[in-house]
Amino acid sequence: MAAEKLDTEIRREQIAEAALALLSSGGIKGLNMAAVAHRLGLVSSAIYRHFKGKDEVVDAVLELIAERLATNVRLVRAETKGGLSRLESLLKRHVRFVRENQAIPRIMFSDEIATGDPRRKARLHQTIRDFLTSVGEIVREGQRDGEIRTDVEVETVAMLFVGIVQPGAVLWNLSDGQFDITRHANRAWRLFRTSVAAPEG
Amino acid sequence: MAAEKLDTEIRREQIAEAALALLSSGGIKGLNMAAVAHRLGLVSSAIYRHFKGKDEVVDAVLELIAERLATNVRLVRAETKGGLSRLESLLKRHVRFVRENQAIPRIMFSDEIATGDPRRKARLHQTIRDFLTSVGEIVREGQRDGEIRTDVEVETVAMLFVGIVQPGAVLWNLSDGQFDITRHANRAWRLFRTSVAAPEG
DNA sequence: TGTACATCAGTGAACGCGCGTTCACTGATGTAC
DNA sequence: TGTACATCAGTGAACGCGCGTTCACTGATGTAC
Repeated sequence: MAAEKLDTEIRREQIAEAALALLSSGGIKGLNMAAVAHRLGLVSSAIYRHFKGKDEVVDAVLELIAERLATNVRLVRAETKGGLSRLESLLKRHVRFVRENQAIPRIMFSDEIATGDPRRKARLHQTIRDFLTSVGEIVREGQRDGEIRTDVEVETVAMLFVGIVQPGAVLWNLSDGQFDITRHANRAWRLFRTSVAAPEG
Repeated sequence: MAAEKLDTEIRREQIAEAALALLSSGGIKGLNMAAVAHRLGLVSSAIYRHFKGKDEVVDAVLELIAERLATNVRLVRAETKGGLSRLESLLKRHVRFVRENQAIPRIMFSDEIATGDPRRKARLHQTIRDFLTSVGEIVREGQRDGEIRTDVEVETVAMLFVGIVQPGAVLWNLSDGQFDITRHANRAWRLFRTSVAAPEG
């Protein structure tokens, strides 16, 4: 009845993915070693062949999220030009990302993750700041090109941008998917756009 | 060594307050019956004289939050006139409220609270919708008075309004209070204001 | 090509801690007479 | 005003479940010779 033996690098990847999926569906409460293992057809003690303990698994999940946030930014930069277009494209990707991983906003506020190890909290903090910084850079470029008003603070714009998605994510989460977050994002984008776009001329 | 005996109505109130305070400081993990009891100089089993179990305590906390959100709206309506002034005033109160109770955003996303009992999830959903509706009413009145643009959806404006605070709350939380959420709120408000205010004339 | 051995991922039983909950008991408070 | 009794908030010991973690063992895979 033993599961297939796989290299520890592969398993580490699989375990992190499984943990993220569990966080998204069942919440932090649903993230236990038995559930993660079961998802991969393993037994809970098998996890310990690849991770020192639960803390390390959680760290791996955070790393996964950080990577994906960075990937979204990179893709948007590659496929689109112009500050406003890039922001719009990033918003779409971000909404999709949050839809696929309800875990993300949950983790941001969670304490199982934020409290406890201060290093982990600092790491998560850094991840979010990196994302905000990336958004800020896009905004700054938009200002240089004359697309975005220069009389607004880059950081504030970046945070308001993130704020488009967050309340929608809460409602979407609580309404079991009833709330149409994509529609909300589209409408909020129009409002956001008019507030940061440089006046014509 | 017995603690003072108090009426169950008083204790229920105290227990809910203590639980909310614990949620704010230690997170959901910090919310255990022993901690709640200890905060009041009681012993964990004493809680069961006033509540059926932990679930009921959590429900009481949610009720407490719902009341306070509603109180903020009521106070703002009483002390200020005009859509934009009311929104600004509500934003200030809301920021203070979130600062004093880091628990609020955390609870919104938490699963200890959102998953499990579907009635609880529905109750929390209703609370948030009520708050958004209240904000929406203020917006609508502002539109009637010509203060706020009429070509934007009331719901979208309300959610964007809530979105001013949320990302700030995350950063404030993760930075251990380093991030200046009040300053952020002020700056974001200026941006928000220009985007929803009706054009001069 | 075949055999012996080392490596290491996976197993299942068991342990122990945290924590929610129960229960018999205590003793203060308020009420009936 | 004083006594007997009912009520009920608070206590502490104990239980039991969930769950992270450990450990001796298994058996497949890859390597040395």
